[in-house]
Amino acid sequence: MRNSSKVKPRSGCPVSVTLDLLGDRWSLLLVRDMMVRGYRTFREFQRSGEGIATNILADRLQRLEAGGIVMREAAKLDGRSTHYRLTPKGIALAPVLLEILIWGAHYEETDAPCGAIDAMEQNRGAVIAEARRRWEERDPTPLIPPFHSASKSKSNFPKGESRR
Amino acid sequence: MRNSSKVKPRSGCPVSVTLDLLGDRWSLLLVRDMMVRGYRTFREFQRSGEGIATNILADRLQRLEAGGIVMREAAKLDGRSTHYRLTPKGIALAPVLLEILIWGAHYEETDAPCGAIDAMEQNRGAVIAEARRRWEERDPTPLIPPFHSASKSKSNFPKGESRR
DNA sequence: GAAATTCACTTGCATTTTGCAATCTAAGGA
DNA sequence: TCCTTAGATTGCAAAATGCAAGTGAATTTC
Repeated sequence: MRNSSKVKPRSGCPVSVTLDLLGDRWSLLLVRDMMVRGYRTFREFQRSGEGIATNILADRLQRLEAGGIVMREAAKLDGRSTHYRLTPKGIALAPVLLEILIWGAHYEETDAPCGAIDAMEQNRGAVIAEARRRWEERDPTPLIPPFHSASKSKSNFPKGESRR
Repeated sequence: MRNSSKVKPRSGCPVSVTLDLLGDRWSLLLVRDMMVRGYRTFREFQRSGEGIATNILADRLQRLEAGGIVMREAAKLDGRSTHYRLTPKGIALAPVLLEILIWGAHYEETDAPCGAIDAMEQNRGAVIAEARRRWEERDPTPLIPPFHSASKSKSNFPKGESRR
């Protein structure tokens, strides 16, 4: 294997350990693609709009798999295609991703529509429950469509019920 | 400046934008050090136990400052020393860090005592409020002491009151 | 008040990780 | 059969990282 770094000599702090696994510019983006957009294949990740190189993509998928965050299964309908899917450990990243989303939308310039973000902030529990539901039912409908500068992007989760 | 990378050509997704700023192995660790451990000086970060190189540390502090997450102020008592402090934007990362901490403690092998993590999980709002209080009052007492394999590490936040 | 120490960096250099384009293999389709 | 598609791997240049050493200003020690 050419890439896939070796372990770093760091502390046992959960934050530190987590960053060893996910602390780079791509890994959490792939988790987002799977969790929020319903992407499953190499191709979909590749065309995700962020411009990841194929060697890096292959490496990250491998690392996520090695880290127990992602599992691969052969696609039934097409022998060439592999489906990547979050594991229970992977879907448990939903709260992390949601907080990142909320923070980013608040403090950075993004294409996210404020209304949708506010709604998610008010209904964290519902957003996470809906993400988990889609994962359980293998529902590939995007929870949140990709943000385009011009999109109306209606988000797709039910209202009501507060966090946890 | 030798380091401090240029902007990447990526999407306007809040997650993506956030990862451009914080998506590396060190940045969030420094935020953790400031928020949770009360560290303020270059030396403290350096001896934080994770073994960051001084050039990388200098670069990350600079980037965090450029990103509006950290501010620097001259230490009153010692003209050599600079104090780094989170900005409002920086302290707003508390929920992100907390979710990472909880996730890591659940799914990775860490030195975090399960009891303390469970307590934080049940009292997210209190943990975040306490972190914010310490920040406002410039109270450098660690909210959570560094995890050593052998430590009893009592965490330091009050119980009661649920999230938000 | 001279020398030693501390703090916050910076520099040089080797190693690792990225990014990019091209290529490869196996499966499917025409 | 030949062509296309999915999922990679390879080579190479560029950038980021890790490491040891050095710098200069402010403080402490003698």
